[in-house]
Amino acid sequence: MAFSGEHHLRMKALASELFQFRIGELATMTGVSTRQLRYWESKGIISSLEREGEQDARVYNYTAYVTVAAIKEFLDDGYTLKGAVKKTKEYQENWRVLHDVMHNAVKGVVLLDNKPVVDLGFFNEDETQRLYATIDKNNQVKYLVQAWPSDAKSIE
DNA sequence: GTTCTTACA
DNA sequence: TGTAAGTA
Repeated sequence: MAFSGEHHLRMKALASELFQFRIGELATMTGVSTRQLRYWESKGIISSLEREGEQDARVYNYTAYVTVAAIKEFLDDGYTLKGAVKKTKEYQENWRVLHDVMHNAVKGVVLLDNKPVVDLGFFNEDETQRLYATIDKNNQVKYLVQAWPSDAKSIE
């Protein structure tokens, strides 16, 4: 695999462990009051990390921040809370699909004619042709189909 | 000082 | 949703 799991794991750690905020911080960051944050949580719109034992203060992760920030944006645009939540869910679902497709479609980067191109996997059902993509000076995406196996050299 | 829950304007 | 009270 061209992209080892390392990058993904780092991002995951970044989001879940390093970026943790208390309710006051999240409120300041997003412009949403602590009252609202507690209310939204009571409604199941957002969630904080599990509070263990004596831990009475809520702790939010990066995911919660993203969700709150998105809802806040829609609220500012005039949506009701219900509408803002709906829009946010649609937005996040769209991004999830885009992310999943790209994550699975992009196999890596290889050298073709000594130039780096994106390996997009097999082009046909027979798996005799490989699809590659590159981009030219005008940001125009160019596709190339090559016989497989090719002499493309992985530059992982 | 901050956060929590509950209650009321 | 803001604010106040009384805690932890």
